[in-house]
Amino acid sequence: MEEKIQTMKLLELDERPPYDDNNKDLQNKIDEPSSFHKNTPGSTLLLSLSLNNTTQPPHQIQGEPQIQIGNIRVKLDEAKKENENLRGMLNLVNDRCNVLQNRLLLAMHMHQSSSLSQNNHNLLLKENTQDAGKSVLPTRQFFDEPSPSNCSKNNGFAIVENNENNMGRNLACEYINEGEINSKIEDQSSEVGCRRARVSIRARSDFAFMVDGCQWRKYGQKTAKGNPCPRAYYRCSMGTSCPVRKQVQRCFKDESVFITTYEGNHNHQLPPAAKPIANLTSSALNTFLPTSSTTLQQYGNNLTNTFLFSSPLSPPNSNAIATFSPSPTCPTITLDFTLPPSNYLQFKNHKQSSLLPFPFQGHYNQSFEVFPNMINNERKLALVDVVSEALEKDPSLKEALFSAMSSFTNGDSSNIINKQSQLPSKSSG
DNA sequence: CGGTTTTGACCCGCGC
DNA sequence: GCGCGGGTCAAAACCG
Ligand SMILES: [Zn+2]
Repeated sequence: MEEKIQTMKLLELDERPPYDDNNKDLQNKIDEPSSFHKNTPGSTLLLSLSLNNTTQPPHQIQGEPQIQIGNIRVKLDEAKKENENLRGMLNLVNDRCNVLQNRLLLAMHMHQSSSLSQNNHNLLLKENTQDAGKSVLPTRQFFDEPSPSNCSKNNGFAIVENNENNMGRNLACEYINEGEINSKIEDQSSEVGCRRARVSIRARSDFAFMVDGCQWRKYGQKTAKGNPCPRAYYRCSMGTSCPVRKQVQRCFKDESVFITTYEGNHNHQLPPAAKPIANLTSSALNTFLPTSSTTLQQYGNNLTNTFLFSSPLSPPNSNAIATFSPSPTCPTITLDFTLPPSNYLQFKNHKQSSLLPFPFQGHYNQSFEVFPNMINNERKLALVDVVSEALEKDPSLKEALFSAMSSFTNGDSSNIINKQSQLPSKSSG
C-alpha cells in the first residue's frame, strides 16, 4: 500500500516546476547525509530506484543533473512524509480497534452483571445519592465540551485528550472538587487537589516492560509497608516538566515479577520505542475509566473487578488480566502479564451463562481453559462470533453496547484525521 | 560540569 | 489532634 501511494505521489510531483521554495529547502536538506539514514523501508526502495536513474547516460539527463536529483529527492521526501502519516493513522486505527474490543467485552460483562444484580445496584445507587457530596457518581467529561452544571453535581473524572501528543489517545484523569470545575477548565495545568488514574503493570523481569523507551529520573525510594522490597519513584525526564511518573517495585511473593505503575500523560512527543507502553496504558484507561454513559458504580460493589484484557502489544504480550479498582480517589488498572503467554481465553463454549467467564474473582489462573495453539487473529474471529450471537439473542444488549461506546465513537471520526495531521513530519526530532 | 542517584526530611491525607 | 504511611523534595554524592 505504501509503495503504491508513493508511486502516485511521484507521478503527481512530476508536473511540479523544478524550482520552488520547497525545492530550495529540500536541496539544503540533501546536503546532510544523515537524513538518508532515517528513511523508512519503503522509501529506501524508492531511493535505490532514483539512484538508478542517476546512473543513466548524460544525454538522458539533458544537462541538468542537479535539478533532476533535486526533483527526485523532493518526491522522496514527500513520499516519506506521506508514509509516516499513513503509518501513524494505521497505528491510531489499530489502537482504537483494540480499545473498542476491550470495551465491548467490558460492556457485555457489565450488561450481564447489571441484569443479574439489578436490585442490589438500585439499592447501591439510592444509598450513594443519600451520601451527600462524597459518593456522587463520577462521570467522564471532556474539557472541550465543558458542562458546568453536570460537573457541579458530579464530583468526578475529567478526561483530557492531549492533542499535543502524537501517540494516539493519551489520557489524563483528574479528580475535580465540587465548585472548582470552571477554574479547572481554564487552568488545566493546576495540580492542586487532583488525583490521576493509574495503570499498573505486573510483568516478569525479562519482559519488554523493563525498558519502556522513556527516560526516567529517580526522585525517591521508599520501603512500603508489607513489602520488604523498596519502591522506587521515577519522573519522566524527556520533556521539560513532564508530569508523568512511575513507580517500580518488586513483587514480594515472586521476586522475578516487577510491578510498574504509570501515572499522568506525557507533554512531549514520544520516541518510537516508548509508544507501545504508552499505547498500552492509554488503551487500558480508555477501556476501564468511566465514559459519559458509564460510571464507576457500574463496576459494582466489589473492591476489584477482573477481566481479560486484549493489549495492543504484539504476542506473547497480547493478552493480560486486567484488574480494575474503581476507587474514586485513585482508580487503578492493573494489567497482569505474568501468565504463560499461550494461555488464551476459551471462547468456543459461549453459552449464555458463560458468555464471558468474568469476573475471575481472584482465581483466574484456574478459570482459564487453555488454547495453546490459538493465535490472536483466531481469537478475534471467535470474539466476533460470540458478540454477534449475543447481540442477536439479546436486543437490550445492543442498546447497552451502543451507549457504552457512543462517547468513544460519536463525532470522533474527524478526530482521527485531526490526530493524523498532528503527526510529526520527521521521524526524529 | 551537567545530569542522575541517594537518602533523610518533610508534607499531607486518612483513620482512629 | 495525633500517628502512620505513601509520596515528594532537595541537598549531597556520584558519574560519565
Ligand atoms: Zn514524559
